[in-house]
Amino acid sequence: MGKELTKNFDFNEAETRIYSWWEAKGYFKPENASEDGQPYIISMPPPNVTGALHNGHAMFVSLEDLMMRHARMRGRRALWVPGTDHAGIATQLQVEKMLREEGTSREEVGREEFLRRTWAWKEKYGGHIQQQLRRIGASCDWDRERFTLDEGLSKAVREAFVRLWEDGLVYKGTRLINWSPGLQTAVSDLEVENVEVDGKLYFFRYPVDGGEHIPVATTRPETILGDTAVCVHPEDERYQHLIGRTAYVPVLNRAIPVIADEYVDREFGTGALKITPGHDFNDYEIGQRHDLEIVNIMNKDATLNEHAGPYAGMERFAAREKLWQDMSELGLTVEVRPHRMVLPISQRGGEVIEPLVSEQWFVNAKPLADKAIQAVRDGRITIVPEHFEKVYFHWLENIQDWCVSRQLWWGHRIPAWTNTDTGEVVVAREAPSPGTGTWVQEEDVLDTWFSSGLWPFSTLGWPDETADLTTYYPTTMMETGYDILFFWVARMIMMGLWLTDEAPFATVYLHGLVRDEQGRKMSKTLGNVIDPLEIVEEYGADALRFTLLTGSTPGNDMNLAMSRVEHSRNFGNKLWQITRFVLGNLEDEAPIGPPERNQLDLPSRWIMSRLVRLIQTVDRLFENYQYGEAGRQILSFIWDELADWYVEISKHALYGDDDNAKSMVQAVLCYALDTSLRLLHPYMPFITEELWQALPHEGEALIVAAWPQADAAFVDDAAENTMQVLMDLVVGIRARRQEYDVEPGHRIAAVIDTGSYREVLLDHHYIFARLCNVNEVSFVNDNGEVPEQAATIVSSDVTVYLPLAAMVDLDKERAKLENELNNLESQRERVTKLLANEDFLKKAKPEVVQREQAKLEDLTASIETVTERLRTL
RNA sequence: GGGCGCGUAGCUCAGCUGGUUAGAGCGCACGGUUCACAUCCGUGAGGUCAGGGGUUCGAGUCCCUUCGCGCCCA
Repeated sequence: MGKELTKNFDFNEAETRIYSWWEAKGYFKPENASEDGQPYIISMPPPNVTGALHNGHAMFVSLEDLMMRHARMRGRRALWVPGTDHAGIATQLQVEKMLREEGTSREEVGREEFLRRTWAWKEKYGGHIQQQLRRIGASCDWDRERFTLDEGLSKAVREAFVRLWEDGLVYKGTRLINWSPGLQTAVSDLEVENVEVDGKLYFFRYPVDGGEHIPVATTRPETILGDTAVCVHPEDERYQHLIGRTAYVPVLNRAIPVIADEYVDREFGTGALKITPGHDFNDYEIGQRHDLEIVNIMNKDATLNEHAGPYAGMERFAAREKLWQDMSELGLTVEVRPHRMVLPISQRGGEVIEPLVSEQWFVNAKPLADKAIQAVRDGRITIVPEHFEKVYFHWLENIQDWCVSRQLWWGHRIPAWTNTDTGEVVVAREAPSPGTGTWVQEEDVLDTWFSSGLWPFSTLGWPDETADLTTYYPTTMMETGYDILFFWVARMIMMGLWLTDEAPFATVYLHGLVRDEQGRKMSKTLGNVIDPLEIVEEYGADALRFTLLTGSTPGNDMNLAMSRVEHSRNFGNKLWQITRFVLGNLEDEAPIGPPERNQLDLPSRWIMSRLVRLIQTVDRLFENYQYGEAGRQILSFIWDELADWYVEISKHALYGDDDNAKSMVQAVLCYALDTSLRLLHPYMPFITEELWQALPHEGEALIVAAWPQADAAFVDDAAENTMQVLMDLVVGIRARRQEYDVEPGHRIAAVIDTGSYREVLLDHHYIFARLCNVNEVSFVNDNGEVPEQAATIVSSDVTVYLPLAAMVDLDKERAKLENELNNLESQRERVTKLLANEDFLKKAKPEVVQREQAKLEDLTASIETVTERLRTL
């Protein structure tokens, strides 16, 4: 006898209790598996150390935990490495905000103190997210937790940087980069969002020697001050005569050349372009081609500098206004038109990015990208869903050098030192020895994504040849959101291939964004953020996980509807109630393992067959990463078949006095339930563990129990077909009862013409009593009487008559049956046509043809039965 | 401008390699307190699978095209 269960599952109590128990037992550790288990490894995408759990985290935990638990149950040495990311900009902003509130600033307290404060902040708030990941069931190996700024990972960063330097892929150079005036740092191309806005296009006249003018249009008038050329199309007749002449920068009167370049679009604006190589990426290119001077007019805080003449010191947008006004007074302006344009916006800070010439560190990404492209092309890495491979290739094929230096303090300081006497620059794993002169380390830190790019191997000990690295690298699965395919996934592949000579993982699985019910992105400003922890409190972690897993498909965004969460919780309750029922009907001797096959009755053969098919289906879907569909199939089996039919039918044996039948049904119930719990465990780990512990079981815990094996011997087509006939009859009887307003509690009788199902119905007519309150059954074959005043239900060649006497409206019956007959006949017509089609018989798969033939037989039988009944009415 | 995805019931979504008369949840209508479950049970209404064309014995599923929505890259 199993243990008693409370009326409902108290998930708030149980989920934390069970998690602590698993963790204490060491089940999350790969060492728990047998030595010969094949390793299965996921590196968890490290959340920002300062972050709070959001639905994106909930999504990746649900998916990755599902993958881990599945692998673990299949006996693999499953390792899930957790960790957090120092998130340079995000964290620094938080601490700076705190300092501001204290009335000080990072500059005031200095670098050392600032870092001390940031570490303190990290210690204080850093642990939150880990607790939240635990709350939703993440079965990762916390003993192997890493932080990107840990000593080990910092060593990996230094090693990677130095190696890339030694390979000639890292260089320091003065180039045009994306500058974030708000954050006061360079950012990479990826950290710039191009946003379409309604702006203005300013038309003005560029003075040329000899008193002539060229009409020019610009969206950023203040950059006029940094112009070093005016450019026209070489074949543009309007401006041919001006090429080679001298133009004068308005207000400053600086002389610049008029040049020709095919880049110019003659249709856009006026067809003449002002060239500002110091503040525009396209102009920079043209400048390089024509060997133009670069004038930088801007300070790092986006005020103008001394090269802007009278505008020096003004903020960029104020200078724009003022210059335009001054130009207007000089008669140089023409007009300002509304203009749809694209603005570069800082992903983090939100302000307009300024292209600025500056000295930075770069990674030459092309050679890295080539390897990364190759690895996906030749199948060493598979991306799921496949269509993201195109996106991946496109980005890597057009990759630009990666600006990796950041003018921040919170991060990995670049391992480069400059000799203050000689100016010599050394990039090395350690600081140069003091004996060789005075060396100053580079002030800048590395882009956070540089360290994340090493994540799959740095977390395992690289560059040291640790046991973990040898055993668990390369990893198996990289599961993350498609929004960081370039930021992170592509870079891990590039770095992994270059530094370890291995693809860091075999498969990339990308999930979509979690949106609100109307499909809008969740944002604080919209106020539509659904906090996953609130869901967990109200509905349980299992419900949240099941909803996320079954409501999404790979690579597609999902709209989170609370009604689905509620349904998932209800499903958990259903499972709970089934188990309560089973436990309440067990004897002292508890059955374990599959039931004896040759002793099964029809319903048991049916449910076992359905169960085995479910395992097969789930296995097939898991192979193809179709976790959502697999979850829905499991639910459907448990709820629509096991609970709604088998449990109801089993009551006959359980409440009867045939001991053999009773123990057979008990064995089937236990086995079906046990198997269901195993299949469902990766989706709903908590409730399944709790229930499994309550049921008779062998082994310590469900989390480490074996994944079900499909025993094909239980597949039983005949049982499935026969049960289908019985189920159709039950549904038909229920419908007719309602139609005729028969009280649900009112027991009625039925007369059955058994057709070819005589034996089956003799043995199983109790099902009608159980499921549709028909407790008195007689057979036409025995007394030969067909009741006149009766409602009729037909399935295959079985007819059930419900002699409802005065209640039955014979006209209505006739209409009903005629309708059904029409329906059947139209179906038969379709099938007959299909089977008469030579092409179909020749080309369709044999099993499809067979199925249609069987269907035709069934339809014909039903049509005969219905026709016969109509004749007698 | 280039690329990708989506459009299926009132709403939120499934539909895997093409194969029964397209499914689920919520909502809606009607009916239910019997010892697993009202976080429930039963019955039912509701869809020209965005439009058009094509391939095929067979198309929600594959191809082309139009329209609408969204995203990425430039």
